[in-house]
Amino acid sequence: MINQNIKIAVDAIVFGYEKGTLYVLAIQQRFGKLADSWVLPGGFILDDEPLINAVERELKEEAGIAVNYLEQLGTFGDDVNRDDRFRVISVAYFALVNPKNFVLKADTDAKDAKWFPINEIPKLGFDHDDMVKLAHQRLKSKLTYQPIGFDLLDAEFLFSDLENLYCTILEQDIDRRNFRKKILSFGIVKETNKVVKIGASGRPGKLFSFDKHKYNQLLKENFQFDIRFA
Amino acid sequence: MINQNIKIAVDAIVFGYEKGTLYVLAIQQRFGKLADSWVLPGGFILDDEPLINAVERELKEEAGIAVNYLEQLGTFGDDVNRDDRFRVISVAYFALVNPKNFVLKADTDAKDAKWFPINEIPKLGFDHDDMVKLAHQRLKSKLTYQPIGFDLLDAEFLFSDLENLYCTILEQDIDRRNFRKKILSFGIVKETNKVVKIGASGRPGKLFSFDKHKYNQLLKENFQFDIRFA
DNA sequence: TTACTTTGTGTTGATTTTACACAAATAGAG
DNA sequence: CTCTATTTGTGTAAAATCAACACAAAGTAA
Repeated sequence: MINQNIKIAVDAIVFGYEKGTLYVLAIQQRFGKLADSWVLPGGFILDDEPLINAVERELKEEAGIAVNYLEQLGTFGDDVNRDDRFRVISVAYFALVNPKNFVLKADTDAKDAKWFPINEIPKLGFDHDDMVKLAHQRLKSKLTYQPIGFDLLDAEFLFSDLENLYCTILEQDIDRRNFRKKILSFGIVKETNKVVKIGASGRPGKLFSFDKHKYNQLLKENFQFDIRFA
Repeated sequence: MINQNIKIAVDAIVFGYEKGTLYVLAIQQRFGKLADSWVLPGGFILDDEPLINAVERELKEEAGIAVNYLEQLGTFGDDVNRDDRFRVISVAYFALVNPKNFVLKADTDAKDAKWFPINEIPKLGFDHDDMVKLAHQRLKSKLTYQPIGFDLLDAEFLFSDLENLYCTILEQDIDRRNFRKKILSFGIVKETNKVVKIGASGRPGKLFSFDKHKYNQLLKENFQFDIRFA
């Protein structure tokens, strides 16, 4: 029978968005060679544990969160020495969450758990910088062809929130009128009849919500979400 | 230290295209419980072997081919019993090759290696049917936003070849004039000055070739390959 | 009441996409 | 040799989409 001496881990790149800033969740290690340094949440999987469960478990354990969106990003196993203790192959996951929904709480294993603005992430251990980079690209491109932005927002949001999210993450200006027109033309964002005022001044705005059911229906009819701007 | 009892394998979904048919490479097993049944090329990785090398090695060993295009597809590790001998997590790769470039030759491990038209693939072992399905989706969508079709064709091809490839794989009709116009507008397909006649009748056509260098240049200038039709 | 901020809305010109047909070059049949 | 069948090569016009752009309405703070 085959003999292998390789361990398998999962890691997660969790994105959060709040008030014009994109954040990534990192964990400060308590033990081991990398004690005190920051890494992505993750860890070894159990023998009888599906990969996806392992990620969800680690996120719960290390930071106390449950994400809105989770998908496999890619598997890092070309650099045989990415972990210098022994060979570890890591399956990286891409996740989205609304930071407001949770208070981060570091587990026993972790010294701390913290949101870092994407441009102020400290040097991470292992090859986790590469993972973040890849995940960031995925986020940017996916935002244009799948309605995943809503997983970063409250269930009900102002149109300006959605617009700012796109501006922030895609790092480009967007024409407010054209953006609203296009999003509404899809018919997957519904206007509630609530009107709220958030900031200190300015005209109150209507709240909107993402109609997931409608979106799923449209998918069956070959609908293609697609939002890009000059 | 962590103890795990999980093995890691790689598998490849290799697509080939010839004369209006899309093919997938499968291997007939010689040994083991699944002897005689068909599976995707692949196998266990070595302790000091990068994942990508493992795939290339297996493709060489089991079928005698080297592919034109290779990328990670995804990792299958949620079904703990996908292999009923013991737990195996498999990293699946997506590959493209021009079948003309190789004569398949089954290795010692394999009883046979064969191209199956995508619609006539026998029931494959393990969860390899799922892998093929996922890879097929990836192929279809990727064809529309990356110029990977060329990796399935000869270096020099008739415009009708390219067009038929798109029709075949995307399973839709394409307007010949609009297709040619759009492809040529990108400037990544160059017309050679060779004129050939392939079939038994009809006007001879010019040969074209994909200008990879030009494509890479354009990528730096934010060029986005994109070809879709009603 | 005035200044400031944010929401909400429509039109026009430019660009892109779609639909569509016939002539040129060749092979094969008669 | 001529007629038919087959494949390549090419342009235009209508329709749809995209891009650019400005001002009124509803609120707060001074």
